[in-house]
Amino acid sequence: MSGTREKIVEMADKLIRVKGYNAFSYKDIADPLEVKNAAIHYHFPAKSDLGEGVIIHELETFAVQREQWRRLPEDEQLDKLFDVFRRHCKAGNICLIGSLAPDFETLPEDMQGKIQEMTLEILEWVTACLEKGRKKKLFHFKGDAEDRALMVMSNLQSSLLLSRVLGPHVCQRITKRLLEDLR
Amino acid sequence: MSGTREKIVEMADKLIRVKGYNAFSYKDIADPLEVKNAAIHYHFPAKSDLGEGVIIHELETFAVQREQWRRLPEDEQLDKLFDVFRRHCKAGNICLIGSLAPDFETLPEDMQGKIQEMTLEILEWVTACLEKGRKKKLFHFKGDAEDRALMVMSNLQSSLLLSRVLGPHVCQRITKRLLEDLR
DNA sequence: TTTTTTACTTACTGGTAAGTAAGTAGATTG
DNA sequence: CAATCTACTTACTTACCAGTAAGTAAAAAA
Repeated sequence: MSGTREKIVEMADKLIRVKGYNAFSYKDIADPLEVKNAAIHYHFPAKSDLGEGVIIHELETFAVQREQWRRLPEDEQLDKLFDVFRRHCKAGNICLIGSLAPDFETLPEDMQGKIQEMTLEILEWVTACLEKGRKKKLFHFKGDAEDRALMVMSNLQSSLLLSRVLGPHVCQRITKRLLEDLR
Repeated sequence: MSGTREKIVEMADKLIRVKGYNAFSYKDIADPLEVKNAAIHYHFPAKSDLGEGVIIHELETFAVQREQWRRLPEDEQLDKLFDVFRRHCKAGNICLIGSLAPDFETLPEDMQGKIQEMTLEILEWVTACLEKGRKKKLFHFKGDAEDRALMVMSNLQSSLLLSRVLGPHVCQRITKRLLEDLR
């Protein structure tokens, strides 16, 4: 254990969020970490292995956060998720799904599967959160909870994409409006 | 006038929507059109010129459509816009902004400017449509019309991104829910 | 009819990308 | 203490990509 592997994943995560999967190269990771590109191939033989590594790391992080928020009321849990996106916006990042979905057709099957896994896991959590919150009268909305969860996810995702083009205030405005609509 | 230029733009548009700007190459256009890559460079010296060409073409198309919808009630105008996205979904495409926004930081300034132009033009139209529709009691929503327009755009954009990962039903569900919420 | 312009092709370059084979220093294990 | 394993480096290959310089056939302009 040397920590290099973790640094590579973190760097790749940042690069996917800033430049996109197809636009970053091993050199973009190797140079700042002061290792050779072969060091990355040692830990991740193919670029798609690195891509999967980033997704797996993201799912682990999300699992830890969910656990930390578990005892909060559902509206606060959702706001915690919104905070994750607000912080990404501040850092100039977009979300992993928002970055990888456009490249989806260019990716190998293994990675496509992992992206689907990640998306479904987040969708299930948001759906459950909205459903429980509605029962407690913390949320008020029409229709199916999963439909509403899809819309929440799509708004969060695109708030980061549009922020990149129009400026960071877009994320603030969308997340604020979104939470007010649900209460 | 030989039509080659238009075919190149159409092909590039499709490729940006399916593979992304950084993932397609001149060969992807040259081979199916049975021309050489230098023919593309003749019409578009740099790749970013081609990117700008695609955006300009999209804005022209949007202007024509707006004109055709002009006399319809605002809720039907908005549904016409939704139809454009539903058709793209069926064709396996994502929207231009959804494809270009993730790559934004890797693009030259000229292209970034054109993407901003396109985004603002669509945002202005949706905002005006919602505002006029609300006055006529065709739409009912809380808050600023521009905020609401941002959310409509973000939902449309991400409905295509999520459709790619989870399947085309996502676009149907989001657009249906979205229009019901506004009425 | 000569000249110029348009719309390309042919043939090439320089740079960068992912990926690999072989070697190595230091830690771990038997 | 010898053998093995871990975590790399060195040095290289193959492939592709955007972009260019020079040439050409046909059409339009003078």
